[in-house]
Amino acid sequence: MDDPVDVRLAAEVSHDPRATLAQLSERVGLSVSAVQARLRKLENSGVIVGYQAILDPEAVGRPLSAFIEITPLDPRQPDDAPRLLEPLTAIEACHSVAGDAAYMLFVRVASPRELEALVSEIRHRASVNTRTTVVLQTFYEHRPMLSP
Amino acid sequence: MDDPVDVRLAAEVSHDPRATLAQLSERVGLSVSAVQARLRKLENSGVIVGYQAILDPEAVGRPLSAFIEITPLDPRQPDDAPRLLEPLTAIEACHSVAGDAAYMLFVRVASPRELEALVSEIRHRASVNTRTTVVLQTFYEHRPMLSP
DNA sequence: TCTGAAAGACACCCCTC
DNA sequence: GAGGGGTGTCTTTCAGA
Repeated sequence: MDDPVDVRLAAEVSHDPRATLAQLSERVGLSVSAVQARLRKLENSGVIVGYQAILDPEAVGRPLSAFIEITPLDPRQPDDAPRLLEPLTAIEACHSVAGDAAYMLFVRVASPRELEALVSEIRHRASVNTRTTVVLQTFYEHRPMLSP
Repeated sequence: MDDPVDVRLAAEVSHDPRATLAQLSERVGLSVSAVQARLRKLENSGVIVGYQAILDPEAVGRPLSAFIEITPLDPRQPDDAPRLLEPLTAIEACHSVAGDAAYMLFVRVASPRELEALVSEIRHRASVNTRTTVVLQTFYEHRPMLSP
C-alpha cells in the first residue's frame, strides 16, 4: 500500500467502518466512485482483512480475560498447538513468541471456574504446560493501527 | 443481554457488521423492523461497543508485534501508567494484570529498532521496568466473542 | 484512474394491526 | 413483533474524459 490516499482511506475506514462512501469521499477528497473503487481494491488485496463489531465482554457473558503462555511438555515432539487449540472458541488470539514460552494466548471466559476448565483443556489437548496471567482491568484495547 | 435472539443477532453482526438489515433479518428469523429495533438497542445499551475494520499489519507497515509487561520502579508511587502511555499509538491494548507485572501491553511497530525506541519511551514516560516478549508468528487473532 | 449521472436497493421513521 | 408506505440516502454501474 504505497499511495497516501489509500493510507488515509484505510485509516478512516479503520476508525469508522460503517461510514458511507459519501462520507469517506468527503474525508479523503475524492469522488464517491473513486472511493468505492479504492476500497474494493483494499479489500481484495488483503489490506483490509475484514470488519468486526466490537462487543462488550461483560454484556456477552465473558467478563474474565487472561493471557496464557504455553510450553510443550516435550520439546522434541512436532508441535501442533495452534491447530489443536483452534476449536476452543474462548481463545481470541494465538501467537508464537520468543522467550520462555512457545505460544501466547489471549482468552475470554465467563468465570474463574471456566478459566480453570479451559486451562485444563488446553493442557491435555496440546500436551503443554501453561502459565496464566489474569487480566484485572482493561484500560483500552482494539485501538486502530492507523491514526488519521 | 438475556434474549437468545439478541445473542444470535450480536453474533451475526459481530461476524459481518456490514450485512444489511434484510440479510440479518433472514439469519435471525425476524422481520426487518424488529431487527432494526433490536440492533439499535444493542448499540445504545453498549452491548455493541463499536465497529472496526481489521487491517493487515504488514500492509500498513507494522509487521512486528510484541507483548510488554511493565512494572513500576517505585511501587509506593501512585500509578498512572495507562493514562501516561495512552498517547503512544503503537500500543494497541493495555490491561492491568495479576502476576509479576502490573500491566500488560500489546504493541505493533515497524521494526526492531522502533520496538527499542518504544520500550525506551514507555520506560521513562511511566517510570517502569519492562519485559518484552516478541511475537514470532500470529496464528489467529480478533476471533469473535460469539460463535453463531 | 477519476468524475458524473441514472437506476435500483436500502435505511429510517411513522403508522396500523 | 409483523407489515407497509414514503422519503431521503446510499450503492452500483456505466458512460466519458
